[in-house]
Amino acid sequence: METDTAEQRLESRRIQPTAMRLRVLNYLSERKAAVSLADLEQHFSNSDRTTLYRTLKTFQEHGVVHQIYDESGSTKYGLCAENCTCSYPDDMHAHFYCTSCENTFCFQNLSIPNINLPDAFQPSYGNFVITGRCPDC
Amino acid sequence: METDTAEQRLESRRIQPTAMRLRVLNYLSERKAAVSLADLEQHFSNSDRTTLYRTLKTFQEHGVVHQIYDESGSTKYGLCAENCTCSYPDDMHAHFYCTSCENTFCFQNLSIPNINLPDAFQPSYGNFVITGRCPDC
DNA sequence: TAATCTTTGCAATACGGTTGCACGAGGTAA
DNA sequence: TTACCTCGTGCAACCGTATTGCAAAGATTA
Repeated sequence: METDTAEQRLESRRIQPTAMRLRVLNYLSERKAAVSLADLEQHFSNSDRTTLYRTLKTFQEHGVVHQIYDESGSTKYGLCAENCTCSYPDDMHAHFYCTSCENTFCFQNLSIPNINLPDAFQPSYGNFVITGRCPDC
Repeated sequence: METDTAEQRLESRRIQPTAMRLRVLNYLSERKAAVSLADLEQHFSNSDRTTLYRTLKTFQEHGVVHQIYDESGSTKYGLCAENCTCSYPDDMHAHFYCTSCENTFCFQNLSIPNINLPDAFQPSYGNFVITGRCPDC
């Protein structure tokens, strides 16, 4: 069952699976695109903005979602792969931001190439967003 | 002369080389790291926030600077190469954001690899920021 | 049940980004 | 020179996202 999977997922990341968190997590997995706080606000209109904000923050701190910085001005959150560590250069993939529909998509299978950084730069995270127009627009 | 070069640069991009713009452009070329609006505000403390904002915007619209979206929450602006077109996959390079000193560096010579996007995605711009710790921190 | 910890909701605030409007400098035509 | 006109700059106000403090509600444990 979907709910059950979501519950396990949160527990494996040491997050109390409250009703709110499960609903947010399920919403994240249903959506094809990454979500912003505003998206959540709109979808869960009877819940409070702060709660949703902190839910995302908790998810991010525990590696359930990763943050994406695109041109939209608001941070997007994408669901991580099952056993993602959210670290560069492993577990990092490319994203696409469509300027028309303003959706940001995760390409989980397009991993970020390992750039040859100058010496002494110690990478930990990567944000790769290609901007343009998606097939639907 | 430096000023002269800056002047030519603006003119070649069809921007009136006002005193303010020249000063901002020179500041951009002096700095090793990309700048935010707040940086400019601090450096040109007797100039108005709006003027600096519009200066950056003008520069960006005319291909003098490119925008970088990192974890800092504020957009950074990096000086473009001489005849940059600011388009993906050409003329796009990697950046490094240091979480300690909060500087964002351009790696002009580390161009973004051409990712094999799924069909029908039409790319136009790319934002690639690796986060971590820089040599000085 | 009482004590405690966590989650949620409400209110207020900080801050980056953005716009409208007015002033002023510089250039152009009568 | 005067009368425009354009464009850059400055001031003030505003919007939206992100964030924090505090109190109420809910869950957990002794």
